[in-house]
Amino acid sequence: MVPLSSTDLVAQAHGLLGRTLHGHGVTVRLTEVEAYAGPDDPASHAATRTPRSEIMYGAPGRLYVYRSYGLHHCANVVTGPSGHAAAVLLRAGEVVDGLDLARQRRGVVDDDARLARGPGNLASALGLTLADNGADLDGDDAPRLGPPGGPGRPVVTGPRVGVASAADVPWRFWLEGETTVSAYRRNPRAPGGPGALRP
DNA sequence: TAGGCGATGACCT
DNA sequence: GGTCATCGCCTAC
Repeated sequence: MVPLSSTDLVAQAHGLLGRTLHGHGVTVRLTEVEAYAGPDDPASHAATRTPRSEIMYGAPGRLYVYRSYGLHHCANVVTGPSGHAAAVLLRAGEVVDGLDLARQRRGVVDDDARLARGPGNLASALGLTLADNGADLDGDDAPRLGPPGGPGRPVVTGPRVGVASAADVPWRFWLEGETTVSAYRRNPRAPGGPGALRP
C-alpha cells in the first residue's frame, strides 16, 4: 500500500474545484468539496471497511454514491490509490449545462444557485443514484469528469460540514465568492474542542 | 433479527 | 435557530 499524505489529498481536492462533472444530461462546475482520508479518518465511511465502503478501497477515479438520511444521495470521487480509501465528497456546484433538466429534477426555477447547493442537491441535479455507485469517471458514459483545469479563483478552506468526528479538520474547500457554496453547519454530536486529527 | 444512527435539506418559528 | 422526515447500513444480540 502506498501511503497517501494529507497534502496529496488536499491537492486532489483542490484539483476538483472548478472542474466539470457531467451527470445524466446535466453538467456542473464543482465549487465546493470535502476531503476524507480513509481508514485513518474517523469521519470517513472508510473508517470501517464494509461492503458499502469497499468501493473507496478500489481504484481511483470512481464514483462512490451513498444514501443519507433515507432521502438524499451524496457523491464522492475516489482519489485512491487502491487500498487507501481516500475520497473527496462533492458538496456543491454551478449548473453550466442542462439547466432545464436540473430545474426539473430539483423543482427549483427561481434560483439557479440552489440547484446544486449541498451534496444531496448536487447528486439530485445530476440525476445520480445508487445505480451510479462505482461508475468510472474517466469513461465515456455519464457520469464522467471533465478535463483538469485551474479553479479559476482563490480557494477558501474551512472545517467539514455535519461530521461528528474530526469536525475541526479543515478539509472543506470552496471557491471564493461562489453563490452556489452551501452553508456551514456543525454536527450537534461533534465535541466542542479541536479535533484530534490534523492534516 | 432488531434497533440505532447518519458526510441532509426543507420548513417553521 | 430548531425540528423533523425517512430509509439504507451497521452493529449488537
